[in-house]
Amino acid sequence: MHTSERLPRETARDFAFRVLRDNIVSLDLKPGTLISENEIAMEFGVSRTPVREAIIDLAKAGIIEILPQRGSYVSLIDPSMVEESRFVRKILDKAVIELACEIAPKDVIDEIEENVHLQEFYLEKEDADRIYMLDNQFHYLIYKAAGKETTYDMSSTMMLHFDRVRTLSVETVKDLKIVKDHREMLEAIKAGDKETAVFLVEKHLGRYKLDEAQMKQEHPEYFK
Amino acid sequence: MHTSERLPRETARDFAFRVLRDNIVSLDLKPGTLISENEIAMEFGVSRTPVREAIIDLAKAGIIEILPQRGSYVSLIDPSMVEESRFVRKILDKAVIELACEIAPKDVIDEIEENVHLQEFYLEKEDADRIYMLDNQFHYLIYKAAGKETTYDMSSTMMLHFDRVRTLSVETVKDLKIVKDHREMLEAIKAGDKETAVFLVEKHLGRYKLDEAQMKQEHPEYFK
DNA sequence: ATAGATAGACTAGTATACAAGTAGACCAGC
DNA sequence: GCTGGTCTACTTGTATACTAGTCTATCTAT
Repeated sequence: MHTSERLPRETARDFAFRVLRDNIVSLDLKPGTLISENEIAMEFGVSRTPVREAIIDLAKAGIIEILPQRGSYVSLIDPSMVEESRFVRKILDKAVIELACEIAPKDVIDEIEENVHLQEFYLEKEDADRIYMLDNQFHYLIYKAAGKETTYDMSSTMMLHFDRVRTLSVETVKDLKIVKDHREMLEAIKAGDKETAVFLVEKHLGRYKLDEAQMKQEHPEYFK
Repeated sequence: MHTSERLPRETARDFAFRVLRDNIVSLDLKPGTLISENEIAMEFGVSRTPVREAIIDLAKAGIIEILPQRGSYVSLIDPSMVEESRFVRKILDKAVIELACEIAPKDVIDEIEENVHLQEFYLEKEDADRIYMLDNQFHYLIYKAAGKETTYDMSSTMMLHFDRVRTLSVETVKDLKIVKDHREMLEAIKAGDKETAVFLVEKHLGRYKLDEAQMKQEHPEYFK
């Protein structure tokens, strides 16, 4: 497992949650892996309590399964959950970008502008990690532009299922097309062009071609 | 606070979560109330740990605010959160009922049928609590009919904001119109009539006229 | 009288101890 | 060889102890 430094005012619980989540989404912790509260606590240098609280959160999100008195496991990838999270994301993204076209305030548009600019910058440098971060931030900013930050937060836990298979996807975030989509969405929002914006979201999400059959063939042990 | 019995195989944490949530949504625990982990633990007959875990969950949902080393409070009603949860609900409900029109399996339709029948039954008896439960279950069943149970679960935490002001609303769940809406939605699903179904959802959610100004006047101390 | 220091009683965050239950290794008896 | 019981070493669930920070009331010094 790839650990990390504890941030300045980060509580032990938030720290444990963040590191565990990142490792699960990035597949450093493989689906089906047994995780021990004690072991993780030792590894992270904190006690069981905050680790346990983090694990409970992740279990509520459905990417960890807790079996009382037996153990906790990283959930196997459940295609129906992936599909469902994608369903929610598509619905919400479309509604939110439509709203953003109407009411996006100038300062948030500026933020998005900077974000897309950086994506283009790091695309040249082929810095995949950086772009992955910027990609996530981009989507957050769209929600912010529509005044629906909480909606983003709520849905983000469910999106972990989707994020995890994105990691498996052949279509990487480094792809030129992805960044181009973002640029076009930004322009649509600035122009207040709802129809185009919604169309772009649809197209964009369609890009993450999640070839379930192929993924299952390559990593049968990851799937339910 | 109105407590309750611990269910058969319910963990202390789930028990604490359920009772706290119900008391907050029903406004038995008034917005702004200071809640003490120790006090609640004593009252519920469990230790601080499960109570604390429940409180953290509710804080993540945004209906409790934790101020480290100071105290935890039942959040004041935040109109923007109410609006946002309503926004999400409307969007999801419409998409889900549309899907239900397409793929609702026979057995789930039967369940909905029974549910609506019971609503009509208890409407005569004016059993508001029963109908409130059935109302919630009805909406869950629509999601189930569309195969989106997890989506329901995920959104339900956010809906707590909406549910809480529903308690304040003059328009009660006992209203004949509400039950009639449900009956009509069921018929639309059975007929596979998407347009009507979506229209009904829109109309239905519009019924919970949340007259913010009036509520604020009656209970100014509840609002942010 | 007033401003500041201080002590105590709270809080949540974290650590640790204990309880209850599971799974698997091991061994006895057949 | 196989079956069944038992013991051990784990697991999570819960309880309790400790840490560190905040607020308030009181007391002191000016």
